[in-house]
Amino acid sequence: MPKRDGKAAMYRNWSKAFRQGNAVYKLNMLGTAAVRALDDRFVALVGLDVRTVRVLRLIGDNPGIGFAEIATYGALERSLASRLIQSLVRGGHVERRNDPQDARRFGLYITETGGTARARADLLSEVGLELLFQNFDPAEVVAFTGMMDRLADWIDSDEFERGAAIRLDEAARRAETL
Amino acid sequence: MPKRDGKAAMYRNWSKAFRQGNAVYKLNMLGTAAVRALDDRFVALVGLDVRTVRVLRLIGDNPGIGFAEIATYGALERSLASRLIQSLVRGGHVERRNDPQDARRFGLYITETGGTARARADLLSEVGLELLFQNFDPAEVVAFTGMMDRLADWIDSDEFERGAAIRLDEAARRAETL
DNA sequence: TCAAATAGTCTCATATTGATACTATTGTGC
DNA sequence: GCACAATAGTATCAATATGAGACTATTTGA
Repeated sequence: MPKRDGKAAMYRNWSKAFRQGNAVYKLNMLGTAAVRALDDRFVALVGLDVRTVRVLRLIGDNPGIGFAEIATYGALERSLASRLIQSLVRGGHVERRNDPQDARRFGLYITETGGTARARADLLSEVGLELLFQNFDPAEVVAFTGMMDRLADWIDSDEFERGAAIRLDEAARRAETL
Repeated sequence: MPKRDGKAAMYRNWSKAFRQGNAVYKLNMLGTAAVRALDDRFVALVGLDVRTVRVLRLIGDNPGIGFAEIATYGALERSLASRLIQSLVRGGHVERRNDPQDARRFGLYITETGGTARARADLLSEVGLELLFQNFDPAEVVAFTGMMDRLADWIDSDEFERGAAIRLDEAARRAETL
């Protein structure tokens, strides 16, 4: 029996202060809250937390993917990526085969166990998403996710990085005089 | 001189895989990425990380606020809330006064030092937001944040909690047969 | 008046983290 | 074809972050 208490119950009524926050705060808070609402169930049902499930999906969608790509695409620190992959391998969700072209690297492939876990996770995710957006009409969901995509591309771009370096540092200098 | 390297440079090119993710993943990733882009500068300029700055703002906007409200509105675990408050007090950003009505509680008030830190943080945030949304027109920003507000209200509602309990657990049962 | 609830703190064991050093292999300039 | 840089990936380790829960002090309510 999954324990439906503690955690979830603890984090309530934060939304009263939410509206005062800025957009960065909101994004961050919402991301955290959404994951928090789902993570327990993922662990209970699939035996993996959402972050590990992401890696599993990455492997399922990109058979033969290696360590480095996982770290990059998942925006994971190298040590962390390595650990997550290892836990999937140890759990029998994923299998590694040596790359015949390049002896340094290996390719990752999802196993049957992993496939089942993923299918469960997908089902749970799907219901979670329906629930999350149940008060949005489809067009709104499309608009919302579209904006998130644009934001992601932007934040991950060189131009953003340059802009941050210039404008934030300039702002910092200005702020120092306060 | 703030070190503009390591961290930021490490997390690049994740957006290629971003589009495949679901909305929960996107929210979470975007929240993380946005904070990551700003946190270093906050620490360098203000001496506080973004999370602590949030607590500082909460206190600034609600003079006399106490520990419990901070934990609730900030969606912070009690130990954590306590520690963050203490660090602000120790840093001289915030001052605590006993509540004359209730000897168990204290009220928190921002100090001059805290006010300066906050002003700097606000300036930096403002520039950060401009940068983040520089490719959005104002109406889009309004729409986007409006949707985030709605989502926050929803996730934090009893109805959502009930819905999660029922629908996700039902989905979990269904998924077990996979 | 006594039990329960609330405000807030503190401790402690555990989990997470990232830096770093390391092996093995491949690619490159000369 | 040889040195040297770069890349894939692992392992270690110390530092930090974390949450559970026990604790004190006070207030509320039956």
